[in-house]
Amino acid sequence: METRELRYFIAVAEELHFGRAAERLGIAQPPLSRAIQRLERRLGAKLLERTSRAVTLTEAGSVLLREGRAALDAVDAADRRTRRAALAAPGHPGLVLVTKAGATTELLSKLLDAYAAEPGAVAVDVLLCGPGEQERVLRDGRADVGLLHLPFDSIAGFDTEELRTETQVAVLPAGHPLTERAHLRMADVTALPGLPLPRWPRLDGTYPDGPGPEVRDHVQLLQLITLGRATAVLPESCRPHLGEGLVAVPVLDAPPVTTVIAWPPHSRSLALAGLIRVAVRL
Amino acid sequence: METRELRYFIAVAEELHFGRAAERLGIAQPPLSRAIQRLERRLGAKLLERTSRAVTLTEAGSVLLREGRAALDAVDAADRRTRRAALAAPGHPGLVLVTKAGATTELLSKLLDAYAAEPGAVAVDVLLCGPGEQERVLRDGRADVGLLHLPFDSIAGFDTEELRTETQVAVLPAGHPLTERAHLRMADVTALPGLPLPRWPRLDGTYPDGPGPEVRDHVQLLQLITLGRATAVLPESCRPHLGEGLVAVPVLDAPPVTTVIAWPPHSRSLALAGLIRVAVRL
DNA sequence: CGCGGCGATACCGCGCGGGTATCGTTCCAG
DNA sequence: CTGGAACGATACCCGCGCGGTATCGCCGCG
Repeated sequence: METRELRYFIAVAEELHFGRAAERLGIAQPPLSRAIQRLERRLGAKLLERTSRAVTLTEAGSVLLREGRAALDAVDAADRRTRRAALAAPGHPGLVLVTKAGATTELLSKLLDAYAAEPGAVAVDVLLCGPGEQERVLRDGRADVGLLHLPFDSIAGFDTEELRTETQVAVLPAGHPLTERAHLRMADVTALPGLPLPRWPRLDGTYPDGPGPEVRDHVQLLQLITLGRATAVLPESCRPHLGEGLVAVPVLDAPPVTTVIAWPPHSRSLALAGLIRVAVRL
Repeated sequence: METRELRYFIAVAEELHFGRAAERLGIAQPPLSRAIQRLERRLGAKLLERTSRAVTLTEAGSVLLREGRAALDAVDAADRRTRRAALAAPGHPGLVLVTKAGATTELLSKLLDAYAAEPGAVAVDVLLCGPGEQERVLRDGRADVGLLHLPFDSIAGFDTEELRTETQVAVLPAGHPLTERAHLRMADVTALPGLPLPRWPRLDGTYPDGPGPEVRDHVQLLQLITLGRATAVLPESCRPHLGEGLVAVPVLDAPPVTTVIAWPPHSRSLALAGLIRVAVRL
């Protein structure tokens, strides 16, 4: 199976429409039809059920969609990591670290400082991305190592080391009655009249339905809270970044947040090993 | 990057010799040379250092070798799992479970029986293979799920659930002086005069150097111990299989052995989920 | 019933993958 | 010092596969 065939199949499986898939791939429709037929013949498996009105995935087709995406990610990762290894000075391949935009910068900067002080440290690029994207970025080679946050991120398929665990706090506008309390419970926070929890974008950029305002990043979020339009439950390490007008109150029954350092299991370069060693010692 | 290019590069990187690599690939040497050149040009990376006497990997080349193997495994996995999904009756894709040949069959048969009794259970094929091969088999799609044994097997890159932990025992020929003891320590067992620990084959089929006899499987091993030519430290679940002439003595400081059920993190078919649920409940 | 949308088929050209022959370099034997 | 052997690169040729355009066959709908 060639990667081109995989890309073609995935395009069709996602669009469920040969014409649109061909357009997305930048080729004409007939070669695409033939490529899929050839792929089906070679695999000995019917991947798509087509009538002249609709295209649907078969059982085998949905298996190939899932497995094929993972395979393409792995191929892309090989490509990207090889290019990066070639760009860097010999013996000094740079590392790319990915973390959630807006997550605590304090742990990260401590890590980067400590690692930079190590003998033989290499340049570390930091890549910030939205929630849920990090796993993808780590899998397809855009990054070599990441800081993930359990239980929000999935660490399926990565090697990890736990770095630290922290409790969560409710962030409220100053002067709100609940700020008088020493601690809260989730039930106190989830249904505050006039102070809904915000809605974060899903992976495809759309927002779930609900009462809260749509937010894209933490700056937006904190501003909305200051304005008395929302509230949020965040890891306690956000405290130093809360400016005037924001108060944090511990939420006793919010799940603890664990920060882990994660990396693809087969990539064991010296530089990466060094960074991980420093992180664990922090 | 096409999978053919990857296969070609990996062959050369492993043989470090264009002629032999071409032979292995079943093509002539000149097209192989050209393919590698084109790959290097497209990646913008020098992968191999060649003189007319020797071929060596560059830094970027060894990155591509490592990442490329993982990528090819993922592509092969997509291929194999799609074929299997197509063969099975619709809605009932069979599962392939891999475990170490000679490992305890008792847990496995309990698992298979319990799962077969579930509503909606699908056929489960069992694949036995040598130590260390299971991870590969699980990664390249020959199996969907496996029983691995920590700390011997690596679970890097898989999702796992622990099934049970057991202590280890020394297996000795009946009548050996140590069989009088209620328990032993590793130091007692490792340096027994005339009773060396056996040598298992490595992944490439060769054996490490040492005094012990070469063994390929557990039948061989137990026979050698019965004959008074070797000893071994095994999980205590081996006890029911020890026939006449073999005695097991607990080894207090041997590392405990944990049996885990492991599966590739992105494969979440209904059938697999059912098997895992049954395993965890056992 | 005719039109439009969609996937399949027919046919064509060219570029790429693969083959054979040969070259250039380097090491080594005599 | 020199000729041969080993090895990767280059030159050149062929055929197939990939991609393109034109068109067909099927089906739902106005």
